[in-house]
Amino acid sequence: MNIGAAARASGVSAKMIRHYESIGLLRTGARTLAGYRQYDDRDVHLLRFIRRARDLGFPLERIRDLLTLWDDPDRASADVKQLAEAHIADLDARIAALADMRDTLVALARACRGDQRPDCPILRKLAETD
Amino acid sequence: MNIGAAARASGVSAKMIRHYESIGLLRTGARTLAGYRQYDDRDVHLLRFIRRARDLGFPLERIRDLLTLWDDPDRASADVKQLAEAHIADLDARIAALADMRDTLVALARACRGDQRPDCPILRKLAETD
DNA sequence: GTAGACCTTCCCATTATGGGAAGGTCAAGG
DNA sequence: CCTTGACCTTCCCATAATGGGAAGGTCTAC
Repeated sequence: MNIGAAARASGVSAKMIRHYESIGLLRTGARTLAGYRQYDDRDVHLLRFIRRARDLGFPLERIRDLLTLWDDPDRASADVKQLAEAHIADLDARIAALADMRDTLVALARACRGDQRPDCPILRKLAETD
Repeated sequence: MNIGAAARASGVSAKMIRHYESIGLLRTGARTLAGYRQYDDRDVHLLRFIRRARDLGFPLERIRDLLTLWDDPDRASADVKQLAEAHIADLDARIAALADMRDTLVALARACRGDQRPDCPILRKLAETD
């Protein structure tokens, strides 16, 4: 299977497959005589794993850890859970930060008449001298 | 006022002040004979405006628009409100995306025993063949 | 006059992803 | 056999916002 077929099968772009290889997330695999990368079903399986972890927001460095655990038949599920919970905490922090921005902005927008006049609490707040 | 003093007064790092100047968000201002950038209270006011907008998550390109409106005594508050609401929609989308990840991950983590055994629904889900 | 705090510009790194150029390969069809 | 189109290769660049750090000039207080 060439890289394009692996990309279609896994949902990971060819660009990203090469990138993952370059940062050592994927092993440097077989090549044809012409230098074309070759992939098999296990590679596609691995790429799907990475894609799903990305879909859950795991950064590539965490995915590296997840892959190590996935590969290890003697892993403790506690280790996997710990990675997941650390990531949940990270997501929670980011959600909270965005929600704070959102709430502030919603309050300001609600107070803004939104008409033809220039007076606007949003700009007033941003320009506040405090 | 040198850049360091303006940075302290505005809460924007000297690095960022230079950057904002380089992308044209700030005018290229006065310099001393030695080439030191000089700032006054209006500059600090402007920098604070930018910082507050950044604190609300506005990207610099939106802040550029906000500054234009701020500068315009004939602006319509509707234009400001529209920028704010577009940004709220953006924040909402990001929050929703993160919350989806979070919820999925929380459900998986809850189902994981987190003990010494290798079996783990989190990894199983990521590895799913579907 | 020198030390220490500041300033300047320039380059590099981050995170994950894509665009695009220049050039080689391969399969199908005339 | 040769061409065409789809595919592959590597390499460089860009994104958004921020910071680190080097090499070198400036200023102030002692």
